[in-house]
Amino acid sequence: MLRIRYSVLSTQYSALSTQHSLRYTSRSVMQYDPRDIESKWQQRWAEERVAEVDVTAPGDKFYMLNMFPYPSGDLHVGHGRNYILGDALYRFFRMQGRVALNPMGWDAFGLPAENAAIKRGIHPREWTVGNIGRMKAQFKRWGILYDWSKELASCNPDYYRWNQWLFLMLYKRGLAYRGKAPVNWCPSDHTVLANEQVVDGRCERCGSEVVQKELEQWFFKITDYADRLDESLDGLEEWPEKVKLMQRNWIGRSVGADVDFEVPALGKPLRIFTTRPDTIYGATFMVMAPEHPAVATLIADNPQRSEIEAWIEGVKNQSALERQEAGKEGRFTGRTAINPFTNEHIPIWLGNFVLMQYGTGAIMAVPGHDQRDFEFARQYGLSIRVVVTPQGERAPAPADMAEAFVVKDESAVSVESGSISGLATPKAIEKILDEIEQRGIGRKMVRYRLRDWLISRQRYWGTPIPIIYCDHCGIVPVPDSQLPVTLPLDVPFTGREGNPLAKDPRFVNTTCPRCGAAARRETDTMDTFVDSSWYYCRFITPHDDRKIFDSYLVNRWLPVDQYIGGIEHAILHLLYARFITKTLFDMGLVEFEEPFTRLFNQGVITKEGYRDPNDNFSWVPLGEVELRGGKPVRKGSGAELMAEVGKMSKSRFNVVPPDELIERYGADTERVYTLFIAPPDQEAAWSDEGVIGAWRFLGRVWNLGQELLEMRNAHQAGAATVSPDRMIRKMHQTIDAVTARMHRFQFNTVISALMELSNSIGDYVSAGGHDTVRMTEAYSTLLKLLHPFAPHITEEMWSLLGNRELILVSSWPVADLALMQEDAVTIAVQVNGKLRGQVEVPAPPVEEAVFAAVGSNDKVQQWISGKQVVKKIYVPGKLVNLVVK
RNA sequence: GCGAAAGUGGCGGAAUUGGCAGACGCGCUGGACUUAGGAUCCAGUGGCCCAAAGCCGUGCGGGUUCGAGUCCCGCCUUUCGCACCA
Repeated sequence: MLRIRYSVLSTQYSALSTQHSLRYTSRSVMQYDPRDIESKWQQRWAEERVAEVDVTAPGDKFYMLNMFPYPSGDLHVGHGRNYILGDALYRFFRMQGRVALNPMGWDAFGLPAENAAIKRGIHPREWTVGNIGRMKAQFKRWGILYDWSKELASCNPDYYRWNQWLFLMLYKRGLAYRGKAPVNWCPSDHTVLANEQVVDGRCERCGSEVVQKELEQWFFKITDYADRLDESLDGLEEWPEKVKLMQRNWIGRSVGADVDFEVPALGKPLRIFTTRPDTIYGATFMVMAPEHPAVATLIADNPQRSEIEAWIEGVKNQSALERQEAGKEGRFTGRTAINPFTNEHIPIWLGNFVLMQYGTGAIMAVPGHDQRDFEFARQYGLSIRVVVTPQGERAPAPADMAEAFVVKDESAVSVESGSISGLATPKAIEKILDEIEQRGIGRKMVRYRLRDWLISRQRYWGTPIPIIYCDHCGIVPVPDSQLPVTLPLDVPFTGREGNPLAKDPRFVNTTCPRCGAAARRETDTMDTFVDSSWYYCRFITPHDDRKIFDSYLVNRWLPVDQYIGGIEHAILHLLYARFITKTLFDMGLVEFEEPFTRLFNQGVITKEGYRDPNDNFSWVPLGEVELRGGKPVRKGSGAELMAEVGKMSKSRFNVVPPDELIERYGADTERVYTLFIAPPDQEAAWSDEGVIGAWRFLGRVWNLGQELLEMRNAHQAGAATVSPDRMIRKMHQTIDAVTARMHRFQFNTVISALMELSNSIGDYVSAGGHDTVRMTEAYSTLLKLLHPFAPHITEEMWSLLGNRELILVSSWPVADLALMQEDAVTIAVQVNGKLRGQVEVPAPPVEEAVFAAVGSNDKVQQWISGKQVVKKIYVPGKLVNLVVK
């Protein structure tokens, strides 16, 4: 409700008030001001190159990796979550004694850079480099440690030449091929558009109607790896189930059969794929995709041929979405096929709902049991037959059916199906498959939804595909010695007429490496997912100009121990990376088949934005929002606004930039708040007031340290009046809890545990405790445990305590189990399951002592007096439940 | 339509194997220090009730159990993914 207050008024209060520090200056204690502290430690970490790893040095390696980002420009606090989380883990594993590698690079090719060039006349390279500089500075301001000596950017020739090398390796192994594929084509811009660039069937940029066009494109044959990609998901035990499921669905493995149907008019059979061969007695017609190669022959003599052809053309020009929205449509070819089991002549139709890309592009239609076939049959008056029913049930009459009779029950049985009649579905499938194979008309078949990976992009800002077209020799790969094929930098960006590369004769014209004749270069560039499918290997030896990577070292450092990134990459990036890793394995370059041992997807950070119902529900900039009576209204018009929580984006005006926040509270506060806000895999709503909690916590940690230093200087003598045992016990309990939770990514509860420890030390001090040795022990432990989250303040206090080494290189504390034990245990006492009292017994709790205490507890006795205790339940160390009648 | 996940105070969230629901923090209320407070510190804060005692309380309805936020069955809601894949 008051959420916009901070943004609206922040300039007025952005400076830390000088009065604020009065309380402490009067006691000559330093006030916590993160500004100087943070830049000081960032500088020291950089100077000492603390994050640089010698990959040949021995040690227990830990490869930690955040998905390398696209350098789009400024980062907001939502992006920060991802990197802060990674940095916290990195520091933790390091303090635990691992040799931790945490590299960073840039997924630097891609469309936005090119669009910026067209719009603003800046070269994509210049735009990209500028953004990289800003993002790098932002990472440093957040206190994030990366091994910058291993930085790489995919747009540099020394990186993308290995993309080209990899392409050629795949080409040699038959895994890169050229084929025709339908693409979204904008006729006025003369360019191919990605699906996201097509809005309501029109070009996002110029508004022209997009058409489907068949173009020659390069593909990677990922389908060859479909079964391996599916099967080895099982071994990825430390991946989120959700991601594995998404990948599984995407691969879409299904087991069925290919069956040939004789077509007299064709002179050869029509092959179909079905997952339910047991329903073949119910196949009353066939449907082919309009693009099916046999269509021309089938309709050659059809009197309606020209009408059918026009219809086919129309369907081909539709986008996938339009095609689906059109509903089911078809045309009769005029020909029939013979159902190999019923021996009936069944009509062959063309249907817009049958896809050429899946299976064989033709189906046997079983309208009795498939909803799609049913709808088609009803629409065109085709016959329907029921051949499977649940055990003991009668089949419905086709005329009465409102929908297909889909029976998934395994105990369902086949009916009116010849030799398989009476068999339960699994048996029926088995038997019919045997018959199909014996008769030689088909066989068991596994098929995948996964399609080959189309890597061609008709774009400038990407890796040139290293291929040359020669009139004499055909397709000729660029020889290794001529790599890299570099992008010419001085090309004009008009935004029209497609790829600037194709317009540049210096780039296009070359000579054939085989025969020396004049030849043309391929002008398509690679999908940027190629760049990101192997970069994690390159980080080990990023500057090697003789090979893609060093197999020995890569085998030592990979697979990546912890990979962190957004769920948006659950399918494509991770699938492509897994695929490329398997090809590298097959080439003998690596010894592992899966690149990422443990995967973590952080949740997005959301924030409310405001819409104006009187202005078409458009988003309102924060500067135009004010609060009246607790309700957001638009300045000027006074219109009441609707708050809507969503992902941070410029168009919603709900982005929180970190600069202002860091200036006011420091990066440590942002880091602590970001990890405290919610479990890291969960969506979290950013709240400007919530930040205060983290700020106060760090302020208390600071002040505790100052008090400790003061106490040490004062050399307070005299007998201790308060025992530090409680504090020390809390310290050991905290070490134990925090360590376990760090491994489980429960950062929000780690921070709450640290707040409790800090409060416990505070309690000791305010009770008059002044044992500086024990306090130093507890406080230093707090600093170490807090270091992954608040690295700057902890380094500062650590050094003020007199430590010369960085806290980063100190070792993670270890809990003493004996010192964790409480002297007394509180046991809850229930009567008939309701809490009626508590008793305290000395630790460790002994059952007899507990019941003795219960017996002398007045409150509990009141509840059981006059009643008979029929059962006593004791949960050791926790609870007693008395069951009474 | 299919698949998955999640529903706990005013808010973010906590609660190893079923065992004291609401840790920690925000906000709010009261107080302290103050010319001032949107700084800092202290106390309180699930609901009903003046208070205590007590009762109620983890989306809804059942069930298992001495005992259910947690397990089982049936609903509802929200979010995400896939979506003519034969």
